[in-house]
Amino acid sequence: MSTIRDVAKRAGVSTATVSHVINGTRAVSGQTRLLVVQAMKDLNFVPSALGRGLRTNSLKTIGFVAADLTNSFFAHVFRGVESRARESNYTVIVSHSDEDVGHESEAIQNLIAKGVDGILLAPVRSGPDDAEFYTEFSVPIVSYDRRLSAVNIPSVVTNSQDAVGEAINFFKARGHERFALIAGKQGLSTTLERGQGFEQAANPHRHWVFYGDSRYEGGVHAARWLSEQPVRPSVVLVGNNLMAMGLVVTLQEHYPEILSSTVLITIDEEPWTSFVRPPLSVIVQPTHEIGVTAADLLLQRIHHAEVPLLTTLPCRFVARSDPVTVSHPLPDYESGPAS
Amino acid sequence: MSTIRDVAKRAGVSTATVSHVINGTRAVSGQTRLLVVQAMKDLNFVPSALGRGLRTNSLKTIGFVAADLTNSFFAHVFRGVESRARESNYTVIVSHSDEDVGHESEAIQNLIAKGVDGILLAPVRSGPDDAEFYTEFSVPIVSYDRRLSAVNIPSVVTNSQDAVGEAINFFKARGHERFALIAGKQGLSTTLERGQGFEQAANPHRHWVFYGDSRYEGGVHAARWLSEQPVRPSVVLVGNNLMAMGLVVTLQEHYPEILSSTVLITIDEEPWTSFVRPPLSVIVQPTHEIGVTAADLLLQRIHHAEVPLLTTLPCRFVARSDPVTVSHPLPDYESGPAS
DNA sequence: TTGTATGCGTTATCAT
DNA sequence: ATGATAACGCATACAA
Repeated sequence: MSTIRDVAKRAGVSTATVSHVINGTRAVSGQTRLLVVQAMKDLNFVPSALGRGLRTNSLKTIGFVAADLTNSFFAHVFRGVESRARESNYTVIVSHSDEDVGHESEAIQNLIAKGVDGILLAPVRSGPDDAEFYTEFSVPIVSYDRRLSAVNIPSVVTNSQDAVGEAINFFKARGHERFALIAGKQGLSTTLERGQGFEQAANPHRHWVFYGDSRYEGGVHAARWLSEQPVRPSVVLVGNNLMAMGLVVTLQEHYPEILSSTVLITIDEEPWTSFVRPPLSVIVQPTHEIGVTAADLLLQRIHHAEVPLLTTLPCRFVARSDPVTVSHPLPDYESGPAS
Repeated sequence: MSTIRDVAKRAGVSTATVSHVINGTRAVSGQTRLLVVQAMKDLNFVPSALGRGLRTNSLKTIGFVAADLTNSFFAHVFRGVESRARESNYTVIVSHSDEDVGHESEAIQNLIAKGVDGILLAPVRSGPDDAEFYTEFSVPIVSYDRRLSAVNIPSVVTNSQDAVGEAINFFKARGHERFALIAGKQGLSTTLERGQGFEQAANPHRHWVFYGDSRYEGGVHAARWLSEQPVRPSVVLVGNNLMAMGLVVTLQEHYPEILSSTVLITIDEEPWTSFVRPPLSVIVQPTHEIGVTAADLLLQRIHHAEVPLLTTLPCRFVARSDPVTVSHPLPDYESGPAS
């Protein structure tokens, strides 16, 4: 690897001139510019981001901490992040929190030590009191998926609360009267908001809430819980796709009659939701756009621009099947949005 | 952010001593060590990876280039990579190639400019002549998923060739006599090897090969192609999970009778493969282990250790259903390995 | 056991 | 329009 000094020597100019040619940061005569460019070509010169980073205190790198990239929600968000970052010549370091506060702290520390210019995270702590934890770091932070009510931490979320209400109302209008929510990990803002959206829409009808943990096992437990109810809900909304999978697998194996007689709704589209019989209805979040938007806000904050504290992106509700009301004929709504 | 100099001043020692305390790189009296540690605590000091990186020419960062992290194969490999990397205090920058040679080159260049210590990639060019392309870079490279026959580029692959043979033989033993392969993108070593494994096992029976593109659309086309055959295979092996999805969706929608009368085998486990009816048989690759192993090899190479040029990890074949031979009773093989 | 001083590759200030 | 040089934060060779 050749350095800026090698280039300068070969072009017969000073390192300052080479630097200015590279960055277009002051006037350089066409003559010398040509010399420099040629020398860079000859030496196959690539400026070292390290040297630059040390000097400018910016590595043009951002940190992305996901709960688990294996979860397609995070994978899609990440693609959005990466594409937006690349547009501005930023690269992305990825870490996992696995929904663990310890892991999350560690990840943030490591990222900062690596000199990232900013951090995107789905905060594991998103309770009303936890926000300040995230305000003490020396780099800008933007929260995605979960809302954080801290003065200087912008959040990018979806209106899943409304979408949950919309989904419940959709089936209410079709005559359903018993609803259940399999809620996610307590403490997450999404869990709270989706719970509120559910309560509001399900009232005054009979309804249940089962608290899962946002993991596959939560769905397994929910299935057993469901099977034990003397009177069962006819519509079950599951708070995330991992729990939905646990639920469906368990129902399929042990309680197929529940599976076939219950309307299941989940959040976030995945291939299997339409492959299982009956297919699940889905609240589709704009995952890629979440990533793009969050990255965009972070880059703006890095460049000291003002950004909105809360950005809310719209969901889309896709109704797929309704085994209960199927007895009286219905308009086809296999694959379209509900409203 | 405080620097090593701030710490030195506060502890009343030299920066050298502080540095040595941090890295344990020479003897320090318990007395002064305590002073330094306390000062670091007080100042909330975190050593800058930038400064260190510039000095040691190592940022403790590796690059991971995936075709598409949204594909769960790559997501799982990445988890393996990240966990191994973190063990050694390395962080990972992620880029996408999207199976495009231009994107891949760009990604490699960017990573090197960012000062990564090494790169993990699933090479888009893995033909016999392309290997040397990857040998010209200034940092160690390790290839995963696809084999590269270059002297200094180790590869981590699976024995999917054998696994393909095993799968075909499994159904051959059950009386099947017509086999098809939906092959992946041409030029990839995996496509080549799986093709060979298929040919070998399918002979001397009647067999077909359809060349897809490793993408969803390839599966859609394969479905049409399948429907147009006057005589159809009773066993179809699909070369990757994206094509399998395209195939299944299209069959389900337009040719359900083909879906229900054909044994489908795919590579890489995904939730939907067991949710679709009939469920797919699967060649399961040890994705996480691929990541761990590749990262391990790369770290070794970074530290100038000798590593094997080719590491082959074993697949597991999971047979799930066989609608054709179901007429005569069979031992249950729902979820176990085949051999 | 500890300190001094140099250099990694770059940008930016101050001269010229 | 261009050059000389200090500084960024750290590790390390050399001195003491």
